[in-house]
Amino acid sequence: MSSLPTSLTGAPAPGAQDSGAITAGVGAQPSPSQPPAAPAVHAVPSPTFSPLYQQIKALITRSLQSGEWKPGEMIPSEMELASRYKVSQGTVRKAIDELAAENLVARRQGKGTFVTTHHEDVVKFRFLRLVPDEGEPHYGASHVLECKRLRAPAEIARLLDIRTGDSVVQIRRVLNFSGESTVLDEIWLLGANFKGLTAEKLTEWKGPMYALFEAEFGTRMIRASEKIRAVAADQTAADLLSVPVGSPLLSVERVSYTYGDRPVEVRRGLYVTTRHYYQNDLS
Amino acid sequence: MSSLPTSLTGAPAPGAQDSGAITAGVGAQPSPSQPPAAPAVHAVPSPTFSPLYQQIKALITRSLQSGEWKPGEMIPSEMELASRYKVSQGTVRKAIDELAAENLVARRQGKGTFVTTHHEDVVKFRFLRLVPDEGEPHYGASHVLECKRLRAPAEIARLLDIRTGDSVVQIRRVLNFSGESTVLDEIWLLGANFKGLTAEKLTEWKGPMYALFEAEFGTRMIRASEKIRAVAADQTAADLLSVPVGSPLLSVERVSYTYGDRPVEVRRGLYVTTRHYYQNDLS
DNA sequence: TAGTGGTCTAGACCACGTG
DNA sequence: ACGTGGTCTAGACCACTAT
Repeated sequence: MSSLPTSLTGAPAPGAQDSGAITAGVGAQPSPSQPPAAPAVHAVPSPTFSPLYQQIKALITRSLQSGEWKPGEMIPSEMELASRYKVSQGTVRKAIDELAAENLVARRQGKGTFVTTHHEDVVKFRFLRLVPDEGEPHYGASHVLECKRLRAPAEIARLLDIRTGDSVVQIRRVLNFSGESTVLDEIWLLGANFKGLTAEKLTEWKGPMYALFEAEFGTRMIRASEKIRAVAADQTAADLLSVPVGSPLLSVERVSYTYGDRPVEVRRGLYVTTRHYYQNDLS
Repeated sequence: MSSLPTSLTGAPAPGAQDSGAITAGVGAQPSPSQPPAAPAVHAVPSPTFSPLYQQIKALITRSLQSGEWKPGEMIPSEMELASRYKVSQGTVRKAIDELAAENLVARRQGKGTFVTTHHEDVVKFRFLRLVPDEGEPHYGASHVLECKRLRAPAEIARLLDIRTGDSVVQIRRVLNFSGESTVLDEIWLLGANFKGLTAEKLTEWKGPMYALFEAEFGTRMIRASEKIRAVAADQTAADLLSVPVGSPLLSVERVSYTYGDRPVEVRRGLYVTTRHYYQNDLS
């Protein structure tokens, strides 16, 4: 509750108006002059300038990241945030609108605004695009083959924006859908963020892996970028997925990012797409 | 344009809210005359509730669809629309916000709001996700193999939401990137929407196919849904793409929709992904 | 009944693009 | 200088949820 934001402005300059303590620059002076309750100042068109609501959004994001409000929890109401940051409710609303659009929070009328979590059904399938030809999408059973700590190879390091040789955790696993081995994953995680992750923990955990990461390691996957190709199964993949060598497989190379667009995971998946397909919507 | 018309609302009263009255309150015509400016008067607006801005959004969409404002053109300013629909500027703004989020229009500060078009670079690559390993994304050279009118097979008809045997246009083509045959497309279009489409027209056209459809046939692709698999090249595909039979290819089955979520195109593509990959972002 | 987000309005000023 | 979208504020009422 370190509220009292007072200013986070860098160089407030007295000037036109005040919208609060933030460094805005724009703004509006509503109506008659308001006796500034707080030493409010306003910025001159600063070289670096961002709309007030963007600054509020950044502040809220920071609190999300720091864990002040945890996944599943409700964040303060718009009114509360407005008074904390000394801006109008409408400005807070616009900030939250964007956060909701990015799926960082979810609004529920009559209840409040909640931090999204990978435990929710809605969120789960944002990162699992493999859909069965028949039946509903679901999470398969995970069989962990391996989970060990090692030094990052050059290419993984590059993707994770770390140095070659830095510590990473490698996981290999097979996903079973309806009794059929369908996905072979090879995963690299930032070593620093996943101290204490073991094959045992992965095996015991029921549910999406990202939910475990979020709950146990405080690392939340926000977005991911995938490169998809068709490849032929090599001997290893063929054995683990029970398909002939040379069978066409979907290769999905994913980099996942957490707050601040920092990459924390690289994942290479091989999907058997005879009874499943990868679903994508262009809009 | 004089605008005035088509009020769908009762008068927005300062003190009392009217949103409910609008949709439900059918008869709540403010009063005087309503010269039906647009062909869509909106007699019994709604069987169900819908926020005012959603109704405005629907009206704007209808004008987009009817061609009142064509791709590339500017739509009336927020103020104009506000006065035309007899709502506040803020309400129009919220309607346009959503249309912009759906990529139906694009706002440009200081200039106006414009109907998006498939001629724009930005839009082009929303529907072309194949990216070269090296170099910038670009549109390849299209080689049309075939373009003929025929009766829809059962499955295509189902996807297009028409009856088996209804008229469709079938196109087959190969896309060349840097001199290499990379994509083999088989396309079915709603016959009713594409009268007069010939192989010649397709061949003469330089640029994205969707831009031709938009300019010549008034059919705009708004969104699409894709199902992606890895498959083995059969003899035909192997010949046309110059790869060995059995090579892994990316199979992309797309259904494209125009206004009102009406399907107008089914497309089956086979991609060679040795020097290209399918790019996708999860968020 | 109280609290939360959702909608709507009204008016002010700012930044951008164009004459 | 003017018009357009962009930001900000303030206050009112509505709809949903929980107590």
